[in-house]
Amino acid sequence: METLTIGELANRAGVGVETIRFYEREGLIAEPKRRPSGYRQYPTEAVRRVRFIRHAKELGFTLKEISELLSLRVDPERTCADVRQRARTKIESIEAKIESLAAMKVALERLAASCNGSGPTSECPILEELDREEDARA
Amino acid sequence: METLTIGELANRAGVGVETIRFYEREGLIAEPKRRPSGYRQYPTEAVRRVRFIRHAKELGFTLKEISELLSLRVDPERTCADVRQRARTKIESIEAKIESLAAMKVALERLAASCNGSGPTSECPILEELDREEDARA
DNA sequence: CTTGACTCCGTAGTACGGTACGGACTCTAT
DNA sequence: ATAGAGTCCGTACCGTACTACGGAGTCAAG
Repeated sequence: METLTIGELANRAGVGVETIRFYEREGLIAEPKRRPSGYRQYPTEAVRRVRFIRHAKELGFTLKEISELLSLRVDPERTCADVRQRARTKIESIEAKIESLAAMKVALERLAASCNGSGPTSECPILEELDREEDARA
Repeated sequence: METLTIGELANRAGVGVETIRFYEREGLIAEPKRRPSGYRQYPTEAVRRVRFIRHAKELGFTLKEISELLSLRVDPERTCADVRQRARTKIESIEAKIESLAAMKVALERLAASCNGSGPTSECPILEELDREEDARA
């Protein structure tokens, strides 16, 4: 099976070599096999994992949350109900993110549209869209 | 018109007092009027602005990006085309985020569903869903 | 008119997520 | 055989986004 050096992995995944070593230290990627020289040997699937980490980070997940996401799987050690439960929780937080983003998008589209209209509009139209929840608090 | 102290603002927006001062220093919120004593006096709309910042951060925007979002408006100083252009760019990055999140959601739903099935499934099903773009690079 | 909570300011420290350095070793190509 | 690029490791440093501290002044309730 084809294997990659740390540099090849870093390149394909779009991060630096040092970042790979950092993720390894943090437990986000498994310690790979080594050649006799000590060089790390990665399977090609590792590229996926690193890319996933990168994407998830861009979406506002912390490395801790990402490692929780990555460790979610059907696993004889954990009950089905547990896996379901954890997945549900993550799905909900993802849905909330999607909704906030959709609201921002609407606000920006409204802004772009209002442009052709008349004079200066609201002070900052993007603010108009994003409250709703938690107005109860306070 | 009702005004708020920095503590009231922080409370209603769900952040700490020091965070408000920090955002002021960073130019994310305007310097407010002061009482003769020097105490800051905020209009109630400030709550919205701070909440927006908080939400946007949770969605993976940096403070720099957030300040760009906040300064987008129909403004006699800027041409209509410019505003449109900038809004378009932001909309695109938001759409990309939404798509990644939707893919993650699908992956997690598949995971939760596969649970009832038979034995352990793929090593890490969430990875199956999230590539597509950029496979060209490398 | 005091007392306790709040605010002022500047500066220092923290947590997270990398990023750089440097001296030694290894690999590949010529 | 050797040069040049890549890798090893530990440790130190960096930018971002807060968070805490401390000493002085302010405010509102009793």
